Amino acid sequence: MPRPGARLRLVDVAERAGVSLATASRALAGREGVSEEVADRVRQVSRELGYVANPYARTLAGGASSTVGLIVHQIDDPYFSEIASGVIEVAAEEGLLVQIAHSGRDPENELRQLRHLIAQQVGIILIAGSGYDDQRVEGEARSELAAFQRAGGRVAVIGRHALGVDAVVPDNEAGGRAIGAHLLGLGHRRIAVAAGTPGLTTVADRLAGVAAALSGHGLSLDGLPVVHSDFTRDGGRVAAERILHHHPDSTAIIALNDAMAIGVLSILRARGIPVPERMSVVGFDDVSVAADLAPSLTTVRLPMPEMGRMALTLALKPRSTRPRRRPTGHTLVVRDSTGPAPAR
Amino acid sequence: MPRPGARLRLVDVAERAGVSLATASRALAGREGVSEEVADRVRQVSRELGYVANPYARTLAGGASSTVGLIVHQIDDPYFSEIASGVIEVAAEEGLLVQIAHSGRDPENELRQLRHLIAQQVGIILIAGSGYDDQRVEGEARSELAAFQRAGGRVAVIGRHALGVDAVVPDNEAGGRAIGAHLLGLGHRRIAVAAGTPGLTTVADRLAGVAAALSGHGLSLDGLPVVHSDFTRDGGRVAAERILHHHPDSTAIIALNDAMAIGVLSILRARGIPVPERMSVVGFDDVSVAADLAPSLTTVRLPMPEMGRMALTLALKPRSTRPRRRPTGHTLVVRDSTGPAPAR
DNA sequence: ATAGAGTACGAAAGCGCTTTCGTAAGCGCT
DNA sequence: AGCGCTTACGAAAGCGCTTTCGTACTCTAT
Repeated sequence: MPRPGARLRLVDVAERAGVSLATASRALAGREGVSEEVADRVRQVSRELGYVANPYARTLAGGASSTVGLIVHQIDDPYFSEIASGVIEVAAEEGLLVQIAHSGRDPENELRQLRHLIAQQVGIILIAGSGYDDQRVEGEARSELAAFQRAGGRVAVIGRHALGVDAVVPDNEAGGRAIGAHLLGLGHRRIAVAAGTPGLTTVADRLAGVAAALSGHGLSLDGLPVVHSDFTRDGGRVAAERILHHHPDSTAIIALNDAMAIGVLSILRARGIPVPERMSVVGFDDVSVAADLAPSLTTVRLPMPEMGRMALTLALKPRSTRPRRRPTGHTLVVRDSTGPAPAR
Repeated sequence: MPRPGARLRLVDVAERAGVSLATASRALAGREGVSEEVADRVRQVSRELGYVANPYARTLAGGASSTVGLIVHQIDDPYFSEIASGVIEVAAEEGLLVQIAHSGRDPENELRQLRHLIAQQVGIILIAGSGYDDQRVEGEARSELAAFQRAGGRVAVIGRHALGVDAVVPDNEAGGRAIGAHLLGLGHRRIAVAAGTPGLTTVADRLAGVAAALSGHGLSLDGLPVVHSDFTRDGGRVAAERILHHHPDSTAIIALNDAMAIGVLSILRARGIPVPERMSVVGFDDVSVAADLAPSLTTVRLPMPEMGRMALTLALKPRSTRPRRRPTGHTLVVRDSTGPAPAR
């Protein structure tokens, strides 16, 4: 009989159902070796009593851990919080819990967080955010993840693809191309790029797309200002100031993510430079506030919540032999921050 | 000796240090009954080997669970993601893990998430977001939390104060007063309020502050339009449209949070109504993008990350007998979205 | 020297579950 | 009737830790 004031245990359910502990466990886990009749009875009793398994005991005993570890650069960056939102949604449906860890955009720290999550025995690991150029760190992360998978862990990454695991990746290059084409189509030729943290693969990919679009028009990135700072609003401000100072005749600024674009816009406003009349601005990601900026931001939409959902869904499905890759759609969303290049 | 390819266990550390399992446990937990010398040796070995305790085993054995459950309305709302960011920061310092659950602004669901977290044996529960007027739900949540605390759980809430537990609360009423005073000082008299979800205590408190400020000038909220929708950008849009339709002569709109203010601004922009020349707009919270909107938003700053940090710190400290309450500062940040009331 | 108190440590129980192993019952076959 | 095989279940081990209890040892007071 359930002890008063105590947590409901599996034995309590088993007793009520008139079966042994082992049978009850099997029945609730859906494992075979239990007759349909008995299994139904156990499930019924469990539901009636409102039984919830103790995840600690379950995991300790060797069952799969039901918690998902999600590593993001920084949760208060909308790009990541929107991804997290999708992950949490699926997790709630599946009865999983989501643990969030910050990597703070630092490869070393990301590795540390990863190891910590593994040590903490999470069952599924999701890593969101760009990969790094740093081969050593990526290599260590890769082997750490491989070991984790060998031990039965599930892994998926979001927005990167260099770790030898299942990945949900936007086509950053195609997005970059779309932006380049859009601006070129509007007559822009003196285009500057506010690029994010150097060393991030995302930066390289998006940049490559822009370069590809330019080369179609006989232009090259080499001749254009590409200012690296980092993927934040302040980074955007820094980049914008440098661009305005060294290349005041630019007619368009491509920010490699929306956070930077917001920073760029704020500098332009402060300087009284009208957007898009004198300067066009493009972002990347389409975080939800992008549509509500003034001027509203032209950007490449990535379905962040959907990416989060896909990643967890992917990780949940039995692993195939080779890493799977799920591309995500992307759409150039043209809003008010871009317009025809001003006449000379 | 550590088995190859296996997780490092406490016994491994104990053996290497030449002590028993019990002593090793005590040493690492900082419990007494171990000589300084032995304790140092154990800690030393533990560090060398890179030992991380298995949290499942630890919790199962009766130790305090090292995971923090954080319930937010919606993680992709900047207000909450900024709070979460603060919580995660402290958690990382303390070696705790943070589990995030969505309540989706629904009292019933919040209760469900709460129960789930408790069933999942988290050690600390943090609930962020407004309380609800619904007495039944609040009562159930309160008794659930009380039971959780009796069982040794730690609890703190952020931005609400009706659950009989430690709370980190902004002075919403004073914030409302500051807004009211600011607008009145600018000469506004026909002020409309875009209020959030009815039934949230936050809405009532902020509204009360505004009312208090008005009454000092012989005005009353009764005579003014207060439009309820919900605490989102879309909610702000709906409210703004209704205000413009029914009270086109308003000269200022108070949005009870920044998300709504962003929605309000987007409608005003779409209608070509200049801010602040024809209409002033105020928000509440000062989410980080507020400063970068155009026009930049006048709002009441709440230190969200700090609130998250305080809440976890509070929960971590030994409980006092009575619920503690930590007020958070708030500052009226005057930016470009408010200006003198237009002449009649 | 000896009793009593205190200190430092080890042995072992137990947290709630999963899983392995053992066994009884039921089946078809010779 | 006797054999092996399968199926449905229970007993018990064990996951890695914390904590209780017991014991050897040291110290102080008589």
